[in-house]
Amino acid sequence: MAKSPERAIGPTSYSILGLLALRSWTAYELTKQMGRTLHHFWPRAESGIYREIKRLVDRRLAVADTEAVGRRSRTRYTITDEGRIALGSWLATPHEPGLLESEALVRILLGDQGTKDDLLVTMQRMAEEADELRTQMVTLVRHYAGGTGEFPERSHINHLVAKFLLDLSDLVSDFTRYGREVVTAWPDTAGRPPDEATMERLRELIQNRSTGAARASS
Amino acid sequence: MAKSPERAIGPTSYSILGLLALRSWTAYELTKQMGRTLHHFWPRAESGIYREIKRLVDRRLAVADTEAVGRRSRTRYTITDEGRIALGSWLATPHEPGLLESEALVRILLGDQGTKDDLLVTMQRMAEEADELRTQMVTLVRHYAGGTGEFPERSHINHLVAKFLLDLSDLVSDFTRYGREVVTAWPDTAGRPPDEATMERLRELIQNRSTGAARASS
DNA sequence: GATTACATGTAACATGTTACATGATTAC
DNA sequence: GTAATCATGTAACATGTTACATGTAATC
Repeated sequence: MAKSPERAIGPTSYSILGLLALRSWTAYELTKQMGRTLHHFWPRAESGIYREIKRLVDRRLAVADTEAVGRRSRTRYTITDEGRIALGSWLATPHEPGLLESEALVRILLGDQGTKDDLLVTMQRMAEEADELRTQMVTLVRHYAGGTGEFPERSHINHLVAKFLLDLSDLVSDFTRYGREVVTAWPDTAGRPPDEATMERLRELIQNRSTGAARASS
Repeated sequence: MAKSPERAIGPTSYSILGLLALRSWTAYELTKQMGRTLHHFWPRAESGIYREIKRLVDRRLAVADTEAVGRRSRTRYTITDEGRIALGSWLATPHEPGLLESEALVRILLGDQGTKDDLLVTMQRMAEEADELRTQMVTLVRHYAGGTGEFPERSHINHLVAKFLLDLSDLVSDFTRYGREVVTAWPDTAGRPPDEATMERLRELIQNRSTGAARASS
């Protein structure tokens, strides 16, 4: 009785399912929890969560039961065995190609169509976002290191993600520092024959970098 | 006679407009050009480009003219003055918050719901993607450094983007090397009371990192 | 008891992807 | 001359966001 070749569901649905794998949550709790960690690298509007979770129920990957809160109702969701299996199967499939997606980089690439100031502001904001990410991650890691993290049994996993995000925030800080320095020295953003400083910086980039995958680790 | 409060358009549309700011392109050329550079940090399906470009024409940010190729027609698009202005205005607005989006990280975060092997494969694939990105960027930078880049007058901008992507590919290579080492040492991915090795790694993460924004540059 | 913030959604619409369709060109 | 690949899209559907709507709890 499976309802025809079910369409595949995506990372957003599986993220929710992943949270449900830990415990049951009300819809509202789910939106908040998604906002805490996941939104750093998978930001989604809250309203979408409400819809996705109902799709999970349609597919019997989760079940809903209703509690009353005054005159209004609240829905609590719990993962099913089928749900756990589906989650496991998904994790065994390869991820979509592509390391990242970033609007800020798009703006930098289009930088010559805006003012110098626009570019500097973009990088300034990237730097601020990196600082905030670092702060949040340091706080989180402190909790885990002190044994007060929210799901202590997940310390090993969270440590991996935190490591990545901390390294990334450092990368962005360094990049924006470099970028703001470079851009400040430009007369403006406009296209122009490459100057010697730019050529030198281009050469620096490939210094010690081969075309191949091989790379010296520090 | 502007048609009521026009909805804002997004980064995808402005990316196309940004390409049009350089020269005029046929729709097909646009899809290919988007695939070359932009898709590394703003991947979009080709079919969407065909639709977006028509929306740009609707809004008079670009104009289309039709050329014949045998019995079939081809459309060439050119930016309008209005288009250049719109692009400039957009670049003066702040970007959406969020440094990046990454499905691979989602999978790592859900790693304890899959097998050790799934996690290792995810990181393996990340490493491969990083290698490929590095290779492509090195090649591109070599061209620019040698004066044979496609839009040499954009060397200064492209150098910034290339710098970011090269640093990122190094970060991912380092992270996945670290991650695979750590995960290999686990008995399995399952949740469990944090062991001493994990706690030590957590402490390492915040070593020399303050909660605040301040950060020593190397 | 009025105001504000928290909790819980729905409707409308914009954006993105998959699958298909078909003409033109190139390689054999 | 036929198969493969390049070029050029459209249709259908899935996903994502914005704007709204309204009940509940906290606070003053």
